[in-house]
Amino acid sequence: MRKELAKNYAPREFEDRIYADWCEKNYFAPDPDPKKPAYSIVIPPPNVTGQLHMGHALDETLQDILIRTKRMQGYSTLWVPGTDHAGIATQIKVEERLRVDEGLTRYDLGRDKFLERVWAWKDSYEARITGQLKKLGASCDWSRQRFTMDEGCSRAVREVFVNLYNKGLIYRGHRIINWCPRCLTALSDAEVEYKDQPGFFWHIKYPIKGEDGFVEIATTRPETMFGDTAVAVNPEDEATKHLIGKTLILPIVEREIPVIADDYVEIGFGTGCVKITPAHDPNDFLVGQRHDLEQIKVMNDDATMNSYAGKYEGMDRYTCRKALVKDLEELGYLVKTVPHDHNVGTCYRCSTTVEPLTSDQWFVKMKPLAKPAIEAVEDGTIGFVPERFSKNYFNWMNNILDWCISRQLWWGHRIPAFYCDECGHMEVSKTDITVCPKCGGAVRQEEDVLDTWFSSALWPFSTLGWPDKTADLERYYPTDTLVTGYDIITFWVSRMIFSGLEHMNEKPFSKVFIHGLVRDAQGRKMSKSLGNGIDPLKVIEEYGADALRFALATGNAPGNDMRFSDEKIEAARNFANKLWNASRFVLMNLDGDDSELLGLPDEKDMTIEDKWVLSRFNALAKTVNDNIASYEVGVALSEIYSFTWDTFCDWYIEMAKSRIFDTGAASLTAKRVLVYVLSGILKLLHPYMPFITEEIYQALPHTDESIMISAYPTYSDSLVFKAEEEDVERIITAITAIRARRAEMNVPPSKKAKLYVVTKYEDTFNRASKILLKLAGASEVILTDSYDADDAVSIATDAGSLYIPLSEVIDFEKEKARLLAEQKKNDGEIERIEKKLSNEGFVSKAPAQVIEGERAKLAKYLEVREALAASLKKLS
RNA sequence: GGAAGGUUAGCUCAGUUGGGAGAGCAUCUGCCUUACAAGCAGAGGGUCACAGGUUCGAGCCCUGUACUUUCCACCA
Repeated sequence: MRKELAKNYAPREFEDRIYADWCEKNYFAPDPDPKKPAYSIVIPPPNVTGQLHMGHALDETLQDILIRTKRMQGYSTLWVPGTDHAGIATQIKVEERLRVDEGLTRYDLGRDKFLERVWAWKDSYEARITGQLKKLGASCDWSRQRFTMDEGCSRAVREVFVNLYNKGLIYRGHRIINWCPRCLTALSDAEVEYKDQPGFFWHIKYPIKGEDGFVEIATTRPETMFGDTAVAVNPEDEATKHLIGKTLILPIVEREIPVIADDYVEIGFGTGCVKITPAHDPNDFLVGQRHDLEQIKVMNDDATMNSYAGKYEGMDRYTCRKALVKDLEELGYLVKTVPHDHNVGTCYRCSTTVEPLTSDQWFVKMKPLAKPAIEAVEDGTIGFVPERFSKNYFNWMNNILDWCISRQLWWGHRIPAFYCDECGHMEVSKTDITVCPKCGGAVRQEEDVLDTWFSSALWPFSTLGWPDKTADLERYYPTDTLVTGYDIITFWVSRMIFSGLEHMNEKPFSKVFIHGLVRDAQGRKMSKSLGNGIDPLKVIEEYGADALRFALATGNAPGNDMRFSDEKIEAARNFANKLWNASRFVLMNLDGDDSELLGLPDEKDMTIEDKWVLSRFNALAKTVNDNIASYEVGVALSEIYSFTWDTFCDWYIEMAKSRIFDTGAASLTAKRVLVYVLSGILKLLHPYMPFITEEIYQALPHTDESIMISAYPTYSDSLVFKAEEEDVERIITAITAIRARRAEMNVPPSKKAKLYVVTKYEDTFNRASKILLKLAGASEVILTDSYDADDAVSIATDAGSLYIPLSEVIDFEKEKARLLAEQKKNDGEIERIEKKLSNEGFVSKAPAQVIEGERAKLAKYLEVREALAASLKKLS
């Protein structure tokens, strides 16, 4: 007796065990065989800020599907796992815990002690994430696991920083940047999220010096007026050009500022006069540079007002705004207040409104790096799937500004710049230095750290050992597919592309496979604040990892968002259960040695349904391979699904039952086909549902030690049985029609009846008689040249006319009406196709294949017409 | 302001060089048929957002309109 599977599908019973077994056998490590082609993926490293969410589960499922497929297709596959230190995000989390648990700030601990805490946090969350990936079944090579701040990645970061600096592509500058007053750090443009917020235009009078008049300006941020160093008008604007050169007196502050001319001011918008605050607005900053204006910073780093704000010093910017507006109004400077919605930049990590302000920061010069990166996508060296996302990419890259890479944080790669206080020299160095190479004085390292994305940008090669020339780098770089969401194309994908091209002289990957977001059942983004996030681990616990993977991989096209719902996961679990039970059925009917059951039977022993299912399976293998190759993993999966459920379970197994319950040669043939096709399904399905397929594979007669190292099924010319496919399709048509008629007439399934068949496919019906007995409620199948008795339900199909003597249930008038209706419908189809075929335009221009298809359809309808005529004749 | 996507059955979505629309769930009917009720067998249900155009032929290609989502930019 063979090993029995449990009655119900219970993934918890075997998933962990199987994963441990794979690890033990070291299947995840790439095959060192040099003859195998390489295929590699680097994981988009999850942030060590927390645990994995559904988006990660989708991302990693897709990667695992690709990797497992390629592994089975004979590639030497490497999937590099790892995590990202996620500078700001992680620091915020640790600070928050520190505050809640101990009432401390990072300053209370000091830099070193604080970083110890963050490292401890990292260790614990990295372990958690790793555990989750394993639960999901990810077949990444754990011996190569990396972290963006590990020793190797840190070396890569320094190497890159110094190289770029030496090439003049990294510079330090006093520029206007986005400042988060909550995180107390600079942010890059990409890290600012704009949100619509209701606000106001405050129209304020700026008196003209030496005149009675005033200039009216409108502002959404009155508190920045303490930093105004000019008012600009457009030199072409007739309404305001007379003001140029005059001096204004800033209300309350009583400071004098000039009216300048600059075409940045749009004619006809607002009052035509713009206050210029170079230290607090990016556009004003540029105007200020053009006119050599003073930059006056009026806020502290935490967005409280500084001494330039006079009596408002120490107030928060919004408190100050309120007080200032009130004072302006009382003093008669406020003309009016107009409600105005505007976009406000916020920190992408903490949602605090960012304050543009001037500051000393480090930048990467982007234009020279962007050029080859744009070309690589233009010329197809790197391709996006779906293609349309390349437009996103071009849009970003073509308009790119210099990248602000310094962050005033503690958690991250500290910038390798060393300042000498003695001689003022600055040294950028790959290794730490303590003395100034110029004067020998003591140096101190730059306090700032690098933007998290600076190290993520190097991920495809830093993880393979760069800057060393490693064997991994040689074999697996460039990587093949990068799988990620469209939301980080700008943050990450674009930066990896220019970094790879710059430092490796070679693209980092060939394809960028983009997926969408996982939303909740209502289509909302999953988020902490909404509390609508679904924990993948809970889903795995309840339904199994395979069901989760199935639910994520199916029914959704590349790049599109998907909704995750109970329905979906239940459908996935039900499919797993179906496969489980079908396998159980096959197993409980197997006897004999594996050697007897393995391999295909001789063709001469096969029945038409054997050849039919093998031919259909062969076609499935082709479809699945083709679709996965074009990243249509969802399409491939639904093909497997419908083959498994419909073709294999609902038809083939039912057809095979008539033989397998017997003994002898016919039974053995059926069993061998069952084992062959079921194993094939398991293999095709394995990349999607690794656990259940392995569990069943191990119970079946099998040749490979594990399904995950078995060969992926491929299309074979020798398994095409066209004629038998048609034969069986006819039988299926007949059975379906019989069942439908019986159901319509409320014939209980238990009531068997004779089946008379008038057909020109006598041989087919003869060969399928056992199947008809089993599946069509027939007590006997009688082939006859004509059927004349008038006591039967008649069924017209393109396979012939079928008659079931069931006089007691027949209402002959109804029967006649039904047949007439059917005839009318059928004649309509015939007319439609004949019209089409007699259309000269169609016949001369349509491809031969299409015309042939129409002719075949017509032939079928004509068969039905004949059968209908026979049935009607009998009734009248 | 610029760009991309979506609009297909009651719901969620597929639909891959244009050749008479599919799935899951839901609904209705009948079944515990010895693998599976997480199941089986049937059935109903769609002017493919709207209006034009190209074509022998359009859910698919082109133009426009409406509604909707997202991304980018941002005028004080």
